[in-house]
Amino acid sequence: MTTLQDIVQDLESRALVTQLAGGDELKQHLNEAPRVVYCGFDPTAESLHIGNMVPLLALKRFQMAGHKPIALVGGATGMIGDPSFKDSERKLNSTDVIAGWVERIKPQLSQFLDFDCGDNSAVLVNNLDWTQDLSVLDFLRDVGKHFSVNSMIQKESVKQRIDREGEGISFTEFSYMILQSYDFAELNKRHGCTLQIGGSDQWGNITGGIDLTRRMNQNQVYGLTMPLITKSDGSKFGKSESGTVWMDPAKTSPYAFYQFWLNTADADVYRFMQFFTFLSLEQIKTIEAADAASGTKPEAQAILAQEVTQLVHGEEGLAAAQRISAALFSGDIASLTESDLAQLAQDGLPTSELSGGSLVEVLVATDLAKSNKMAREFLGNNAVSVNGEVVSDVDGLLAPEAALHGRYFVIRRGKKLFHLVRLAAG
RNA sequence: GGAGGGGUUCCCGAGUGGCCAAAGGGAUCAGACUGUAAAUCUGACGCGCAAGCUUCGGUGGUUCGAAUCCACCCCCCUCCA
Repeated sequence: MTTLQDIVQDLESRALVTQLAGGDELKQHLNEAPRVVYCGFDPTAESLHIGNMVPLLALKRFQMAGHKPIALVGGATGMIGDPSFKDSERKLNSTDVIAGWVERIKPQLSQFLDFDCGDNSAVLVNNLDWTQDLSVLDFLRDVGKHFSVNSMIQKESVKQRIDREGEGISFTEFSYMILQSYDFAELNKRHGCTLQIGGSDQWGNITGGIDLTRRMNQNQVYGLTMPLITKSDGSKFGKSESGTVWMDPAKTSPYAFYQFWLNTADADVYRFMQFFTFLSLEQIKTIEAADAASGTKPEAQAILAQEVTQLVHGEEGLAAAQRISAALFSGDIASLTESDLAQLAQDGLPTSELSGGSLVEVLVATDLAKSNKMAREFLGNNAVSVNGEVVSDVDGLLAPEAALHGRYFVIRRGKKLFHLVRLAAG
């Protein structure tokens, strides 16, 4: 048996614990034997995003500490919609759509965990398996009876939906916490699961599960929540200029993913290393000290971007991201070889095949500008460059004879947005 | 079912017949400064080169003229039953 490490203390030292249900008893519980821990992920989109990474990596941390992780995909709960701290009712997706998302999320949940390492091998479950055949009457009699509406409406997570004027909550969403509570009780019964972890917004749902498990199974189980990731400037974490940062490389390319982390603010970067990497605290402190001493641009962002990109997209994804970044930002675009340029397209730099035209048309066609008007404005602001040369002529053309190697243009708008144009043959 | 309140451009939120493409704030984008940071400053922010065109839940109507008035419809909220 693996030696158990004090996982809670480890998480606390990384500032990854918001609340503990069970406190010292939970620590002891985890330190005296390998335990089974679960975390749920609802299919609310076709891919997980980086906000899901903290609990997902936490499952891995538990596994590395010797415990058995269960990743739960919410095929059932995803059909209901978690109201916790949401300010409005969400519209339901069709069961087909959700089933499709479940299948796409499963491999993402699996990628960090080890499913073949003996006693603490990970398990992947779907809560639809134990809820789809549950009849309404059985559910209401066997599960619902253990919940007091009085206490449910007291939960902070739904309070604003109940108190606040202007928004209500449907019975469907209100029932969500019962379903999730039932998952915990069910996993306790099936797998001996004794700990649920989740984001801090899950506290109400987790404690609901603890209560239900005690009542239904007469077992004491525990909960642990992790902080919601915040940014020092108060803006929402997890969005880049192009929107949500997804884990699916088809939705957010490894290059865009890498760039997202590279752009982390100084005020956040060391903290994010604690949250999103497996670097030890000592390593992180060393990096921070070196950056503070250097007096120049910090190294931390590059290290963070490298670690997280490798974790999510592997060596190849990281290499591609770094190749593109180096080509575009370290200067001399005009000196790129033809195979360099072909590689950029291969590596996932947005690419279009066009047959030339006015700069305004090209900017719109490549989505670098969303209207002709914007395109003109960008040109007028000196915000556009082609193959490294700033162009400001509103009436300018993309001249085929200026193409690199006869067919490539690297067009840049603003500081960090690039697009590769390949001239159509003929 | 009854009474009341509300649906405005990405979000919040002014606007109650012309001066409204629609105040203000936020978000976003660009430029300067930098480190592909932060902070700050400047500018843009429905579409169109322009004339002009299309927007204020939906459909009709009144009017020279409507986001603003009328009718019906849809949706949301609160309270009562």
